Amino acid sequence: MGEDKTYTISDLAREFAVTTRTIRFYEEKGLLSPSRNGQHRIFGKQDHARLELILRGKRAGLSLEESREIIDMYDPEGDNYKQYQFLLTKVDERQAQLESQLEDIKLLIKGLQEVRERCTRALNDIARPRAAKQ
Amino acid sequence: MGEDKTYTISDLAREFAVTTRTIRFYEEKGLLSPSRNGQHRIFGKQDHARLELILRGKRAGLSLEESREIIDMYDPEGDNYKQYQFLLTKVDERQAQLESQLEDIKLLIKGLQEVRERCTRALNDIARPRAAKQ
DNA sequence: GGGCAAGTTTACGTTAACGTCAACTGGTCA
DNA sequence: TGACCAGTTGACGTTAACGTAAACTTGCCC
Repeated sequence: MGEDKTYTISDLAREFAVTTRTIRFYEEKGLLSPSRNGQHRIFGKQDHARLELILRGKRAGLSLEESREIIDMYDPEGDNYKQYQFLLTKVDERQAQLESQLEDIKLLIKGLQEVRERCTRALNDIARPRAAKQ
Repeated sequence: MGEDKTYTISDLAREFAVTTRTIRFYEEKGLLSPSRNGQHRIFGKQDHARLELILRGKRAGLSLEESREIIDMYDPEGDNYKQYQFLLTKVDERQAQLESQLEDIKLLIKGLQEVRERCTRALNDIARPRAAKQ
């Protein structure tokens, strides 16, 4: 039951397709905090989860700082009323921002779909011109 | 009818809340191409539209290069069959990427909603503790 | 025990996307 | 005419997010 799965740095690098340099960099920035066996890093389940979130944030276009802010919401430090109250407003802010970003992406997709339509129409016109030469 | 609206650099800067430096930088990178009156820049409707797309792309987390690629799809240069064929596959690629990005954002939002629930539950527990001291 | 792979630290390099001067050029308005 | 804009070019500075290279340690295999 105490079999907490661990990972080496190259385990994680392979699984998430990043370089070991990247992982060390994330640690340097305080985004990951592996324990040590001698001088070798040992990553646990939490680091695994955090890395996943970081990369998801990256794909979503967030900076590391923004990702960190979100990730830190997952394991809050204090446990008093004000803390949670504050965290709630933070969550709301982030969520609002993400949703507006989501709208922007939807608009971009919509725009591309119009381009696509104009494009296929143009292809049709080439295939069978609307106004034949008579 | 020929009243093509134009903008000065600070018109655009104001409207889109960016600095003039940013706009010049975008021109330098070939994303905008204003005409000139002497040495002063004159921006037209197309530049206006392009700037809007650039900033939308930015908010969506795209790099300038990625935005440029998308924007360039709006006014294709060639007009032959292969061009459109190629453009169509490009559009598809971009769209797929944007949609996966959209999924990542949805996941982030979902995650935050869980945090929110844990958070409000914790707040409730503080207000009226589940296990009273007996 | 010699070499090899995997890991470590330190340090400098790089790219994107601007910010921040500095020095100059026209207009215009009192 | 002189002062004050808005605008221009040019150059260097800055931050984020790693890449890359060098020099070293450690465990393991033959």
